[in-house]
Formats: sequence, C-alpha cells, structure tokens
Amino acid sequence: MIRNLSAPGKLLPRSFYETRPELVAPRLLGKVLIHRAGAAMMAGRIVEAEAYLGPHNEPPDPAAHSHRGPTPRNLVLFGLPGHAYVYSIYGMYFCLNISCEKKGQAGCVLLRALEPIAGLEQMAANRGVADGAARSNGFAKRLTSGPSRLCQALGVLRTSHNGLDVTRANSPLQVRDDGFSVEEAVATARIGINETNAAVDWPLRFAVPGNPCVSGPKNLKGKRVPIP
DNA sequence: GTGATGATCTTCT
DNA sequence: GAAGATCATCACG
Repeated sequence: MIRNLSAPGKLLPRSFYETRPELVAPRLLGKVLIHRAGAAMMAGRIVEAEAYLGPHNEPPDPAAHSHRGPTPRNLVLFGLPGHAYVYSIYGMYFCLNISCEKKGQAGCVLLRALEPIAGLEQMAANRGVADGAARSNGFAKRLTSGPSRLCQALGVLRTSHNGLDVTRANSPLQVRDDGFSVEEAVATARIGINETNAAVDWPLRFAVPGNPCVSGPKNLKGKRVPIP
C-alpha cells in the first residue's frame, strides 16, 4: 500500500518541451510519468517514446496526425507545448502523447512504454489482470509495455485527459525528473508505420537499451545514440 | 518463440 | 467508406 502520495523529484518545466520532438523524445527516457486519480497515485519511468514531427518540418512527417494541419482531433498539438494529446485508436484503445515545440508548431512525442514504479495494484486492476497473473513472473512488464497498455494501466482516457497541461503542479497528469539518468538510447524506426509511408525508416523511436519493459521484440535493431 | 486474426469505432475523404 | 501511432488470443514450431 502506498501511503505517501507526494510525487518524486521535480516537475519538468514547459521549456523542456519547447523544442523539436526528436530531441524531447530521447530526453524523456528515464523521466517519471505520474497520474493521480482520487486517492490513488500511479507512476512509471518512461523507457520508450517516439517523435512525430510537425507539418512545418522539412521534410514534413507523413506519419504524424498533424501533418495535414489542424483538425478538431489534433488541435491540442497546435497549442502550447507540454499538453497531453490523447486519441483513440482501433476503436478500443487510447494513446498518450505530449505536445512539443512552440505554439502553432505541432510536434509531439508518443509515450510507448513505462517501467512501473508506484501503484502497481491499481494498474493491475485497471487492466483487469487476475490475481494469479499479478504474481507471475514478468507481470510488471505486461502492465505498461505498449502505448495503449500504459493508458489502460494509468487509467488515461481521451474524455478526461486530452488537453491536460502536464507541467502544472496541480495537474493529475505530470512528468517529473527524479534524478535518474539514462546514458544512451537505442534509435529505431517507429512502430506501426506502413511501408507505403515515406517516413517508414525514420529513426524516431527511442528506447532504453536492454530495459525489459520496452515493447516489441527483445533485440532492438537500431543504433545506440547519446541523449542529446 | 513467431505469425495470423478478430475485436471495435473515431476520424477524415 | 476505408484506414488506423493496438492488443489479446490462438495456432504452430
């Protein structure tokens, strides 16, 4: 039982997000995503993230939701950086992004996997994990290794979380720096980008090398890069 | 371990 | 009307 509800470390300021997504994504590795829901607090360390570039970028990123300009769905991305963009995918799931770059430039970072830190019982309940499974080996990994899994585990919904400012101390959704430092990242192509898409090979997916909570196959074929 | 398949619905064309 | 930044489950090796 987690009695101390104080969040660890310090809140990341808006300036952290006010730059290009391909810089923000690797820098977010090792930071802590926190969701407070009533008396419950759930937290996980970000171990995988993908950058999606805004339409002003050269060349533009055809895989990004924002690449055809603002629509009612993606409006959050064109606003101030440091806001949550939550959308529903395949009818049944949600994905959580954080808007980047200054107002009017719609870059963002998709959070793809966390390493659970706090509130694991609540996460398991949110995901409907049975007691037996919750005690089995590798259960923590299956809670949050995937963009929609982590939304389910933290209880992030489009209706209540889209557009939230993650840089405010009283926000239910925050990203904090607790001093944990990641030395380097693995950069690979993004997941789920069709080969008909010109951006299929862009190395904009960043993960913590060797971390068991990273989604997908274990050996990432990508190259090691320093954190920019 | 990998690979195929179905569930399900919002969004934009 | 089609596609989609996905996941659980099942078959098979």
